[in-house]
Amino acid sequence: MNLFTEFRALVAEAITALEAAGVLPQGLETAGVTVEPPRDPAHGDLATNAAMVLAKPAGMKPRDIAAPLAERLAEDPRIERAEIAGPGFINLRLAPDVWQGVVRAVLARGEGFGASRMGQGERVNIEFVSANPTGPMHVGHTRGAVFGDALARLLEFAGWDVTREYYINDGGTQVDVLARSAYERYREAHGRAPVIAEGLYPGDYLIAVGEALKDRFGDAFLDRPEPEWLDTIRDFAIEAMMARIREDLAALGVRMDVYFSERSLYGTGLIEAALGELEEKGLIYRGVLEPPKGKKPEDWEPREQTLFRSTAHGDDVDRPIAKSDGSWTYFAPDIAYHYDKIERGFDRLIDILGADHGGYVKRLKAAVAALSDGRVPLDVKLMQLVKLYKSGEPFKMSKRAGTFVTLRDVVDQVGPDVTRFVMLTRKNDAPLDFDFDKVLEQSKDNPVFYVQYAHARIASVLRKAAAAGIAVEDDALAGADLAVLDHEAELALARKMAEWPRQVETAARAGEPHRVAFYLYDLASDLHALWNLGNDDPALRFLQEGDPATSAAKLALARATGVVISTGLGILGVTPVDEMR
RNA sequence: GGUCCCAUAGCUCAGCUGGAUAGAGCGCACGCCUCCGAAGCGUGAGGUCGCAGGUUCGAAUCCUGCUGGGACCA
Repeated sequence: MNLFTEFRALVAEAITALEAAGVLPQGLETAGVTVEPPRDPAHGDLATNAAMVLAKPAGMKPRDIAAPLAERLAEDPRIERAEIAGPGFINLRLAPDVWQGVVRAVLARGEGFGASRMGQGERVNIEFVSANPTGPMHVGHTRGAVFGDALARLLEFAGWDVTREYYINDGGTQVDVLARSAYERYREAHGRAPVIAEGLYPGDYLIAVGEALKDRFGDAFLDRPEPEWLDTIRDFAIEAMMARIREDLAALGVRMDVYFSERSLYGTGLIEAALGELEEKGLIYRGVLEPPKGKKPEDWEPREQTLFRSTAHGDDVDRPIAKSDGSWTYFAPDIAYHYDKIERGFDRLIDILGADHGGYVKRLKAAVAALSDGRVPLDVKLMQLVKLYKSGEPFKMSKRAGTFVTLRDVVDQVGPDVTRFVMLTRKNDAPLDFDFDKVLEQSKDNPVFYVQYAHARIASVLRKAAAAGIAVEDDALAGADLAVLDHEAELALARKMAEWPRQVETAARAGEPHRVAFYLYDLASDLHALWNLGNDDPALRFLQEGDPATSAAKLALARATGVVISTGLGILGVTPVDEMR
């Protein structure tokens, strides 16, 4: 149930009727017609721009269209008033029972209220996190993980069939470095002094891996040349890192459907198949690239390479897929991986990458467009940095020295719910400040707290009602006579809830879960406002002593608000609380 | 040199893919608890939406060009 789409349909019907009646010319394009909540509540509950949009194609003045349209709309019993305003808006004032109906609908549908079929069951693959298996996840990964998971939940709620996927970069040279680093820790476990040479990973987290290697292999690899142990230790270390990454994700409440290994692309013909596909389309050739402008010419030597004609699909220059010595560039397995996703039948792909990979977007899109003949859209969401603070002071991190704040550090300190909510209070392409102290602050400038507090207040009043003998089950409350809910603050709360289905669709369309977080803040604000009005006016309290019927109606409103908050928090992956401690 | 992102109140940020008089929190000035949880609420002050053009009934939002900041470029 989405009021705005319902009334948009009503407006469209009215336009058709006016066309049939000869008031408007036939066959008008109504795609631009919107029905929206006006910014200013004084303009009514709903506003439509229909008259202005139709003015030009109809060859009429907006007001000449608005007048008969408003008259027709006013015939609907749900519409109390239809007024023409400004340059030709039609402002609709709805009858109170429409809003009361929203409350009832929320109670009837529960957390299904607001769910949409917009996605039409389309299969979408969301690839996110994909941290290299060379160490624990740091804060930057945390943001990507939270965002990707929330986007997945959001799209599921909006009717998509979502697969969450993690691409394990286990095919490059970094995992050899990991193996050598782990080997030194293995030697250390045997009482030798580890030699952490320049370029190896110095982090303490490998000490445990060294111990585990000792337990598993004894001294079998001690003082042996690298070729004898490299493969075994690499596999072991990757598995150990991935185990830790899985644990970290679980601690955040993030679940993956598929872990896809880069190495599974090698020696299996997958890369060759993907490139063969491009070759058939005539997009592969041998050639020499122009030197990049602005680079020093001394750094440049012309080399013949195998190139992908990505410029045919919007890229700025063609990209090498094999070097002059015949080995693959790092782009080749990425092409193959996306080819595999297309082959698995997804209708849509989403990649969530760090902002430092921005320069990679065009070639990925070119590859997907070429491989799918433009059928499968690829959206790339770039995640901006997280800046850490502690009481307003910047937190220093250095990956080189191995002193960086891990995902686990964050979750252990502030908990998964706070971590998730805070990370979702900013657009993905805007930098995020994360202050360890501020996110735990219990005040209204901490949105997590503010929203949770609203939910807790609702839970609290429902507990009191139940103790007073009022039936607070959803179906009992839905059966209450809601006509007593006629105060402006009560209707405002119901109106805000009516926006929820629309917010879901807007957020899903934009791929922006942060909109849910902001909506919840607004909804909580309306709840707090009404709650406080009860301080001055006892008639506005949710519990009306000695009047179970009125109490039930007001509690229905409160409970419905709690349901929507809980639903929204669920999309963000945050657990609602029933009491603050 | 090129590509992508960003620029909105003193500060931190929203702004529903083009709507009406641009919003919230913090900070500032007032006011509200013998009363369901005041961890909250209300009122007020505060703006050239970086600059200049363009598109149209209408632009913070779309297009072009600048300025400033960030990321990336075998």
